[in-house]
Order: sequence, then C-alpha cells, then structure tokens
Amino acid sequence: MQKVIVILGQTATGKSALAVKIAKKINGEIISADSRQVYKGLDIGTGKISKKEMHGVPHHLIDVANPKHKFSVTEYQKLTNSAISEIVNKQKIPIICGGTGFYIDAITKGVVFPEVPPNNKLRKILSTKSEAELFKVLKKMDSSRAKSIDKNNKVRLIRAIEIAKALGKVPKIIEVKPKYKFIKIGLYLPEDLLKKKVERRVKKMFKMGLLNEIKKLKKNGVSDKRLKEFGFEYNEPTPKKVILETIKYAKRQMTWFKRDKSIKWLDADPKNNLNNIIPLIKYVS
RNA sequence: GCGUCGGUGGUGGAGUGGUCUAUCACAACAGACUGUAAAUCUGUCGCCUUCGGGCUUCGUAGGUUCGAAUCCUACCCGACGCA
Repeated sequence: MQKVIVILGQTATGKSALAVKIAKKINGEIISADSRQVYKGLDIGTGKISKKEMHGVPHHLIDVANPKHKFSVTEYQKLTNSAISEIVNKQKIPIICGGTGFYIDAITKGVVFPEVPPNNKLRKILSTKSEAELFKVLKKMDSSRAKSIDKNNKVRLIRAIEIAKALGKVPKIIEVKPKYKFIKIGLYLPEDLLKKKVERRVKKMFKMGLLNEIKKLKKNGVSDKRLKEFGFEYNEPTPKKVILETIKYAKRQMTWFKRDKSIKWLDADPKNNLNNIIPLIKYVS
C-alpha cells in the first residue's frame, strides 16, 4: 500500500523543519495540516513556513483560503485527498505535517462527513436560542443524535439541527477504509522545554511584525470578529498573553493526540530525530 | 504615634451570625469531539477516604454565642489620612 507520512505534535516542536528534511531525503512533498495556515495573510501569527525554509520542497494546503471566509474540515479533506493523489501520481511520497488533530483524523481515519454545507442564515437564527431550546428541537428531529450529543454544546447542537434539517436526520458516522498506509510520527518535547520554545517563538513573532500583519488583515477587510476566531495572536496580542495561551493550546493538542495509539512518539530534538525516522519509515513498508 | 479602611483557598474577588470547604472568574489537572477545531463543551479543583463519610480552613491569639469567615478585644501586616 502507498505510504503517507504524517508528522504531528504540539506547536513549536519543530515539525515543519523536520518535514522538509524528510521530504528531501525520501523525495516527498508536504501537505500542511493546520487549520489557520490555510488562510492567505496569516503568516507570522500561525508560524507559517517561509519560502526559504521550504528549501524547494512543494507545500500544499497553505494559502488556499481567504481569511474573510470560513474554511472547513470538509474542504480540507477534499483538497488534501486530491493533493495526496496528485503527489502519488508523481511517484513521490506525501508528507502530512501539522498540529490540527481534527484535520489529521479527517484524512487518516477516512471519516465521511455529511454533505450539508453551512447554512449561515439558519445558524444565525438558532444562535439566539438557548441550549435547552435547541436540544428540544433536535430531539424532535432526530432522537438518536439527541441521545449522543452534548446538550450543553451550542455549536454542535446547531450543526446537528442544520444537518437534520437538510437530510431528515443526522447520518451515522461512516469511516471509509483509508486507501493509504499512514505512518504517524509525533514529535514530543518535555513541558519545560516546550515552554521555552514557545516563549522564543512568540517573541520572534512580535519582532517579525505580528502587529503589522494584523493591521494589514484589517485593512484588507478582515473583521475583528474574524480576527478573534483566529486566536489570541490576532486578538489584541501582547507577548505575555500569547505565550500563556499558546501553552494552553499545546496542552489541548496533546489531549487530542493522546487518544491515537498508532502515533509513534519521538524526541523532538532535531539532533537525533531524523536518523530515527528514516529507518522507521522504511521498516513500516 | 493617632485615625480610617482592609487582610478570605494558586490568583483575582464574593460572602458580614447558622443552609460555608466558603458564590463566581481565572489558572491548574483530567476528558469529550458527526463540516467553526488555537473553536465548542464536560468533570475535578483544602486534606483523608473502604466514596457512606471523616477531618481541618477565611492574618494570629483569645472572647461572646447553642452556633463565627461574619460580632468583641489584643496583637501582626498593608494602604491611605493626620501628626
């Protein structure tokens, strides 16, 4: 089976640089798995890799969306799946690299999401209702989904109603057998080191002109509401605030990754990880 | 030195006689995840526990009271005012 390498891990563990090194060694191309790097103009705050750092290795799923509009997992899924086949057709190896667990799972677990596009009008109406009211509505439309849903989670309640309205009910989760063999490698850094790296990275962001980047986004019509959605880096940031929030985020990332027992965790120290990974990739074949 | 106000759990900050281990928020820890995922949501959060409960907390020490974080006295600490 065709192999696809997946490099994942918490933020600031050096995934991008490692992915480039691997790509050069095994003739690969990189697909980003980052829910914010898909947007044009969010460069500094998302820690997007620069042209120079790519060292000529093609990168996919970066700058594919307009920050004014929402991007979704399904779009990510479609674009990534076609990127994978495109790379494979070139006799090259796809390397998925990123920290958005939900996006990675959408690819590697073959989850099929219901074909119901977001209905902003409906969402707006529903968002004025309380969780309890929404739950009642959902229960009437689809009692089985009502049983499994978190009845305090407004976002999910709204989405479930949106799907139920379009399809009659929320379909069961379907997981299609993946077409590829995914080799998942997690980069791990002990907490104290991670904190130091985050600090360094955030300070660098500010030096590189994070504040200017935000100004530019605003000038280009990206709303304040949207900026908030992009996270703390884009919402009136101060270095202290961004550092704290980033560490919190990194912990949440780990909560997600911990569930996946197929991840092979490696020391994130760049000195020794490449030598460990190449044989690992070969061995799994 | 005198006077005023204040000292509450990791932090901020409620509570001014019983229902107080003490609202709430934040942090911390654990977890969920059906097209927003750096999103959204849940649980725990003094100590011990055979999970029934037991024990100790609200600056410190006494006192009043059946009962005190809450009232009184002294002391310690902080802010401000007057000397």
